[in-house]
Amino acid sequence: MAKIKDVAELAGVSVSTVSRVLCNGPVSDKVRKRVEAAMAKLDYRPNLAARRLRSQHTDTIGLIVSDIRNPFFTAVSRAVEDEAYRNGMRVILCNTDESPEKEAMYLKLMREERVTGVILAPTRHSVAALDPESLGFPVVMIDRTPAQGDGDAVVLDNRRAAAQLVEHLLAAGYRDIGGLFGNTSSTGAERHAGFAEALTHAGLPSPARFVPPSVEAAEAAVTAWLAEPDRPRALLISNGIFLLGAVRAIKAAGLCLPQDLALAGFDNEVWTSLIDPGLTVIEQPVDEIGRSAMAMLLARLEDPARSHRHVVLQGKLVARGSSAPLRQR
Amino acid sequence: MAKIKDVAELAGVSVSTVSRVLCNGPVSDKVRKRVEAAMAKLDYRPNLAARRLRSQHTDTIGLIVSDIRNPFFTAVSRAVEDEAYRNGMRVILCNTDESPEKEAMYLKLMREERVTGVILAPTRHSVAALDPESLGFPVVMIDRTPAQGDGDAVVLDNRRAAAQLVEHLLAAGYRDIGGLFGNTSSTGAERHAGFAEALTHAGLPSPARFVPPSVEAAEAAVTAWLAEPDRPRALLISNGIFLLGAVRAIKAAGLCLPQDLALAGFDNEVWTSLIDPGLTVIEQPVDEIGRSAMAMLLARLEDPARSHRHVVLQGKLVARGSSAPLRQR
DNA sequence: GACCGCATTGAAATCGATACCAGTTTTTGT
DNA sequence: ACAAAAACTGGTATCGATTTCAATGCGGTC
Repeated sequence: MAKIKDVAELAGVSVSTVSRVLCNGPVSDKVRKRVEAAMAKLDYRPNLAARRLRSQHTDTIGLIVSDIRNPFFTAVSRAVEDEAYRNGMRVILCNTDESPEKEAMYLKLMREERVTGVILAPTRHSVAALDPESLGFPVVMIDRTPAQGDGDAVVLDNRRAAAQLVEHLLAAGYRDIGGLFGNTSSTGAERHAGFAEALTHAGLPSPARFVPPSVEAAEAAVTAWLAEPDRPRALLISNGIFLLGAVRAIKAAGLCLPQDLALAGFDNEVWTSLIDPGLTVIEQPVDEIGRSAMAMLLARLEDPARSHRHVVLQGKLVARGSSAPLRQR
Repeated sequence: MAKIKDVAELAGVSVSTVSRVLCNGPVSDKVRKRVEAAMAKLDYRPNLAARRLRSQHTDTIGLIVSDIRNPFFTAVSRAVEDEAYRNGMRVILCNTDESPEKEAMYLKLMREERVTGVILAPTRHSVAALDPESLGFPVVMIDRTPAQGDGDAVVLDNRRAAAQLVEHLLAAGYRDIGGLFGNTSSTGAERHAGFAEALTHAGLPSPARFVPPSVEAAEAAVTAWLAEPDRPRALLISNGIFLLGAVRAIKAAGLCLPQDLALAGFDNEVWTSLIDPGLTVIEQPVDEIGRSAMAMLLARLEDPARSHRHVVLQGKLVARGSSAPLRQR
């Protein structure tokens, strides 16, 4: 593949001049045209590795999530990538599967890549232990965040959202409300907090169960729970993955929504509106989360000294049939 | 950030020796330990840009798809990434949105990155015009492929799969079968071919419509079609995105599956089993597609001279209630 | 006509690693 | 114990670009 020296020779100029053409430096029109002709003729493309080495900026950001197949992260990723490419940056995507080891490995990789910055959905482990300062690049956390509130982050108002769901269920007349939460992320803990708070405030118990982040785990937990004699009358499900497992369990148990059981959860995935009678969910502003995270990262790069901030976005309650008001009998 | 020279000085050896430690070259245990201690002390991480420039291999592959939010591509991407990282390679992900311009831009970018190879779901435009030889890196196509069969590719047996769905519908007693296909990919064309062939073979007409690749377009097309007096009695839908639009249109029209309309489509997305009465679909072996594509790329890199090949995978018919046998009346 | 300033251009250093070659030490064989 | 082979180590060129600094040419001014 042609390199800058070949272009320079063909155009009869020095490599410096070709470089200037590349970077819109000061070059006379006549020379610029000659150089551009030579570049076209050789089908020249600059070598990004060389450019990055010399210029010391990689224009690359890392995006570390638990699993791109989780539609929430899929949507966020797409928004991040669009925003990144729009700003002339590239994205390296990594899936941790909630494993702290994988996460640590990918963070190391990020250092080797000399990334400009990282957008990270931290595992529960790292959210506590991670020192963003020591990493050598700025980090914006998404979805999950350390409680004490340092560092940059874009998150949902998880407590409020969970409380909103509880209030919605209470208003619909339900009293025995159970909650299913993830045991690996701070998100699950926060949603549980909002859930428990709202029920306690109403003078009700707040039975909760915690499971690892997989459809199967959620399905098994809900199946077991529904088989118990004093099973809840309504369930709050902490994310879209669990929701899928919950619906499977409910179908398998032959229960009807909402007559036998009310259901409300997180993540407005496409199918939640399609299954009868429609699932009540909190919709997260996924595009906005991705865009904000990227914007935040760019702002931090612009001004490394600016104070850390948390952007807390509100979810939107989408009420559907699965939480229809309890009929009096 | 520390560089190799710093490590060398701290360890009291030459940079060459440090480099050898890095690359598992021949180094005495004593020196290796000293160097490793120095690396640990300095928290040294090699600069990948420098390494790539010098070694002339980037260990990076490009993955170019239309939209990562399409669950088919999500799943394939994840498989590709896992396989790539397992082989010490990195992945650059790009979304073309079926735009030939974006695709061309990303292919240019791939050249600048000096990628080792590319896995590409080509737009209809490039599937015809693309000359993989001229790109400077090997390409494995997925999902879509040029008809004439040159180049490496991993695809579904689309004709057969579509024919299978048609045969399934015929066996269930349906006769007026319509098909909805994408107008931007070769996949749509092939599935249409299989669809038309199977119906023609049965002596039946094969009414088909073609739409751009979006949920909205599919929804609008199906809504319009269902409003016509001689609307089909069964629909074959060419992919998971369209299937979503179709289900929305059917629900909006107040039609019941399968009494009012039978439905069969592609892509066994999670929700297809959840909505009543379950959607009949062709399941694509998404993990296998991703893994095979990566394996194929690695094999091609190993032996650039080996003959091109197409891996054609069979889909699996998953029969559900949406295509239940037509009751006699 | 000498001098200054501006706009261009080129030469050479540099980014941080690896590759190659040569030199030195250690091991092995007899 | 000596020669030959093997193992290890260091110096330097190099990858392909950008960056810095110096040189050149040209026009205008006094």
